[in-house]
Amino acid sequence: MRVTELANTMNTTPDTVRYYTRIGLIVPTKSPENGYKFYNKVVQQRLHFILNARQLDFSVEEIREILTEADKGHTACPLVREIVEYRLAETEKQFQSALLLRDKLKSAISDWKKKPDKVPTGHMLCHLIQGETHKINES
Amino acid sequence: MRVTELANTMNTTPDTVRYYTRIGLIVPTKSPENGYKFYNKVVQQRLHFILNARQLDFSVEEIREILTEADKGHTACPLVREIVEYRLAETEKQFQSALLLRDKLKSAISDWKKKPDKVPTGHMLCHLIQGETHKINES
DNA sequence: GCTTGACCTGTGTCTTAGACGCAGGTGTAA
DNA sequence: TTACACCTGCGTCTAAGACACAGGTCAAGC
Repeated sequence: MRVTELANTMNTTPDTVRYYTRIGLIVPTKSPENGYKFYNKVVQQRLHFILNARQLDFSVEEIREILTEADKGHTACPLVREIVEYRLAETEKQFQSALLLRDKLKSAISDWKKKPDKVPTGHMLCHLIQGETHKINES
Repeated sequence: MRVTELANTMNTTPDTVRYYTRIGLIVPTKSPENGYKFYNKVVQQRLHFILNARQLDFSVEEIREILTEADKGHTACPLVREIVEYRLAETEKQFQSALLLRDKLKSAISDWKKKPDKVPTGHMLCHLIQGETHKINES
């Protein structure tokens, strides 16, 4: 399989496959006649694993660690468990900050609905933000 | 004011000030004797605006548009309203995907608690992910 | 055989919003 | 004068690919 065919099969993009190849996560064989990269079945399964892990928001570097461990013949499961717990904590953080941001934006919108537009002056570039977020920070 | 003093005053980092300077969002004067950058009161207010907008997760590029508009003497308020609505929609998306990810991770954790570790074989790098996310995708 | 055009390839560069490193300048105390 | 802390501008690095580009490949048509 060449890069595009593999990408289509795995439901991803050629650029992604090329990227993983470039950083050495997957290693294709190289056709000597035209220099094209060829991917076999084993590589395909490896890519499957990578894509699944990415779906769980594992970083590429984390995935590399897992694969390195597995390549040495060790079980990577404890490492995977550890990473997944960490990822959950990270997600929780993102979650909270998204919530906070949403509230900020919503209150900004509802406050601004009542206010007129103003031409910016030297000391007030946009009174919408200059004023409101100030209030938000104080509260 | 020099870069570090400005940064401290505005409760941000020198690197951030330097960055905004580098991309031309704020323009200091330059001391001819030692080449140090100096920031005046007007620039400080401009930076204040930028930092507030960043707190609302406006991108630097969006902020640049707003400032450009304001610099031309126009009111930037309609633009700001538009951006803030867009940002709210984006935040909602992040929010939802964080939720989804959290569920995936949680179900992964609870499922894996019951499973033993396994040594990776040729066709199964880590059965935890190879199996479970497969199930998740199908459901 | 030749050409056209569609598609494919590898490689290099670009993205965000700063963080970090570094060589050298500045300022103050001894 | 020297020591040392701090400060400066500038260059490079980050994550995870996306995009651009010059050139290669392949089938259809002449």
